[in-house]
Amino acid sequence: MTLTSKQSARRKLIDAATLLFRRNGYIATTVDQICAEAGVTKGACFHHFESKESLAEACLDQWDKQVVAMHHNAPFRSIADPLEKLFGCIDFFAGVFENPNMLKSCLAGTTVQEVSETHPALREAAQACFASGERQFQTLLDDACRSRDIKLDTPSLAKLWMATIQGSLLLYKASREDAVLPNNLRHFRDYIEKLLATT
Amino acid sequence: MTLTSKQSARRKLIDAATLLFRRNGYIATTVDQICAEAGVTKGACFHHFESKESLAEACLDQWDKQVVAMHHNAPFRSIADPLEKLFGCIDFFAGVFENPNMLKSCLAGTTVQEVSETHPALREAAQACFASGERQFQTLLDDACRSRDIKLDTPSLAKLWMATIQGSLLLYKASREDAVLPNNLRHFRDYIEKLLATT
DNA sequence: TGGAGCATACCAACTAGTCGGTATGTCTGT
DNA sequence: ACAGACATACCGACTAGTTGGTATGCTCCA
Repeated sequence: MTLTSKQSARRKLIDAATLLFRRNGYIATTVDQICAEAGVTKGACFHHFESKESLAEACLDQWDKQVVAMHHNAPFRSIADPLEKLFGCIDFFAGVFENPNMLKSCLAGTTVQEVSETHPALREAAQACFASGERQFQTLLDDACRSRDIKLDTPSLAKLWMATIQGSLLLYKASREDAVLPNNLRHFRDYIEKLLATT
Repeated sequence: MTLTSKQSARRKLIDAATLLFRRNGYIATTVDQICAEAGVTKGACFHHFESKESLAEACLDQWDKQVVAMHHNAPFRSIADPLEKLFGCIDFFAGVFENPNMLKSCLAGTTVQEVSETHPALREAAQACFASGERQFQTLLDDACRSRDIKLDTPSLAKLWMATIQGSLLLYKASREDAVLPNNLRHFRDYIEKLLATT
């Protein structure tokens, strides 16, 4: 009871902050809003986190772990053929973003745009999220290349993958067109197909 | 003198605000900072703009026009062959971003991330910027397709183009790696080449 | 002489963060 | 078993400073 309630206050703050940061950004979200959303007082918030920035750092750490976990638990993980597994991954993310209830916003992406020049710790935490995502996708790419005996610049393609996702999320926020994400991921898939077919 | 000084105060505010918004974001930039950067007092600022938001709207309008003008005056404009012109455009932007003195940040991209849920007028102004950019690129794509008698989904490719730029700028802010932009644009060019060769 | 352009002084609302205090344990020696 | 010492989680009023925006007046040209 003690431990769970201890965990839950901290956890509730991180979850509430993550939601509000994704929706309204880091700077525009106030600590009071986070506390209200979490159903926790300000005193409790600054008991668990020494500053708003360190709360955001904790959010980014959790975000990183959640995305990694999503990769690990996704259905495409069980596909045997490395190439099909790679395409399964791309299609999986396209499907995730097709869900209209999904909040189409990446914590790392929204945060880093605002704070890259002013909050180095947050910039690095966001960069760590991107690096994890790219590493996981690159592994799939490397396996696919090996299975077909093809050499590609997989680190650079993994960055293109992340850029395509982040750019598409940004354009979605401007246009509110649900098709942006799936369409751009379809193009990405198409490019990978051509690369793995031609060479 | 009256006209020029009138124009210049307004113009100085827009230029200063654009710079600071690109660097630190819309919310984090204060009106006082903008006034200081512009060398103008707050009274003058609110004489020309009724609110911070309307100043940002003016910035986005000017940004849109500047990007359109950059397209129109770029060297690739004079290339005769539509396909070469298209590739000239992609290479032109890759070159622009390769300049280390270039502030790698798009006003529309940074702004819309922060305010898409809270400032509809700014979201629409940013969307207008994206739409202009996509329209111009799509024209080049359409011409290239026509010249080679190939049919492609050019509106969707124009959106991919914009997403690639925006996503790459975002990843640059996180990683500070100069190669991100040119590498991703090279991949984009490669994809277009394959599309125009295959079909 | 009147109005556009601009400066100075100012304000109410809001912000992140603080601080004194409470409630509920947990551990230790007897 | 139990008192006393201490630790952790939490509360919410408070503060010092900041924010976008305003009220008022000066200046200069038509």
